[in-house]
Amino acid sequence: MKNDYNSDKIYILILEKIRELIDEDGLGPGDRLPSERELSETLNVGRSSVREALRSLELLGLIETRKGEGTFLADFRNHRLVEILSSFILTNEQSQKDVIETMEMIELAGLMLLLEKDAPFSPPSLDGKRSFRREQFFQAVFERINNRLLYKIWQLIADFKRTIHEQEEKIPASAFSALIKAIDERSVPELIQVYRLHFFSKQ
Amino acid sequence: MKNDYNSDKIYILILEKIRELIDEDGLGPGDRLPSERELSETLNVGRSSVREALRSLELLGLIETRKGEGTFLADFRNHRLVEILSSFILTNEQSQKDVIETMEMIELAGLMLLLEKDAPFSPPSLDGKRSFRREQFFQAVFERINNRLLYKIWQLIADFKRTIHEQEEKIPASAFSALIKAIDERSVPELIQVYRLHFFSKQ
DNA sequence: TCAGATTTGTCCGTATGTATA
DNA sequence: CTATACATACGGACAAATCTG
Repeated sequence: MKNDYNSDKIYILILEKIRELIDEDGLGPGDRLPSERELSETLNVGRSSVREALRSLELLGLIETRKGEGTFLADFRNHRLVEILSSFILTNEQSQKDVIETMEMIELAGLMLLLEKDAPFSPPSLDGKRSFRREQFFQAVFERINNRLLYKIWQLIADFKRTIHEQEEKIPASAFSALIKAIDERSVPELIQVYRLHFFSKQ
Repeated sequence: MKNDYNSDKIYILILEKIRELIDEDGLGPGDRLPSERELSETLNVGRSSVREALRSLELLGLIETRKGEGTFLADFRNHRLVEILSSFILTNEQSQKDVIETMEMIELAGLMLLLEKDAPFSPPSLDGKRSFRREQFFQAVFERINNRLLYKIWQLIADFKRTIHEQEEKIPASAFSALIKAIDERSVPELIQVYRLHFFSKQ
């Protein structure tokens, strides 16, 4: 029996082997993986199978392939997980109420995490503006709290919401001032109250 | 010039074509896609390229291939995405923190939404048990608040967390009692306090 | 500038295991 | 049991991009 065709699919095994390889050699973002032919020989599998495994990883954003150069590990933090999952989760039949409610809760979560940080939060300067773009503000919030996963989820939902409500949302500067005051005072109840008052949609 | 090698990669184009095909023909879970040779001929591309595209989709759990039968649209709940991605992404410690932190914030969001509902919340009965499975409880919470989007997000994140902490998490019944008391009293500050005390991971 | 080597991108032919009529 | 269709897998061939000396 030349091959055991009942075992798991070859390309899955190759994925695992590549995973081990990364561990053993301590490879990090930007490092080069062995070439397709090299992998095919050392793992004793066909080059096509190696390519199938690499393609899958590429689609997930875990590797980068450059013609004539080779295959390189990507920064795992840039994985396409959330984007891909959003194609499962965010469908056109999604109820608008769910989208808006979820976005608001994630923004509130971001604000609450912000309170746990010791360092002060420096929001985008208001300097005289009468109103402010909602997304610009929360962009700064999520960059500050250093949770890329939550950030990506928020971005995707905000993007999706934009396809529902075309017009960009303006929030008066006074609302931001109140929010920033609550943040400075590290007061969760006030934070929630201010957010509900000025940022919740009225349904 | 036989082919335009400067254009996007073939397998990406094939992915888009398959996407269109699904839309146009209104294919759903369980339906059969054209065979590899068929796709290769109608799209005028090599069979290997078709396979690379199909493999990527398979890894994402969007399709299922059965030897001797064909390729079928899958029900996305069967994706292996979580296992594969977590083995790559979650080796990073920061990513692990992000997952746990995000899950906790989404659970807290679910609880806060629960407070806004008028009707009382009937949790899974404790009847004498000394401890309770965390996920079972929040399952009930998310079903109650009637926000499918937030529910799906929570499910996926919970999947990921499970790959980090293999063992299922038991929470003492007293913690649940305190939480349910806060819910009954419609007290947001107490809710947050109880959740932080009993459900936050200690980092 | 240039030639040769390496690497990915793509296609094709062939063989094999499996399911179905 | 046979024939057909299909996915699985391998390996060869060539194109195109890149790097090296």
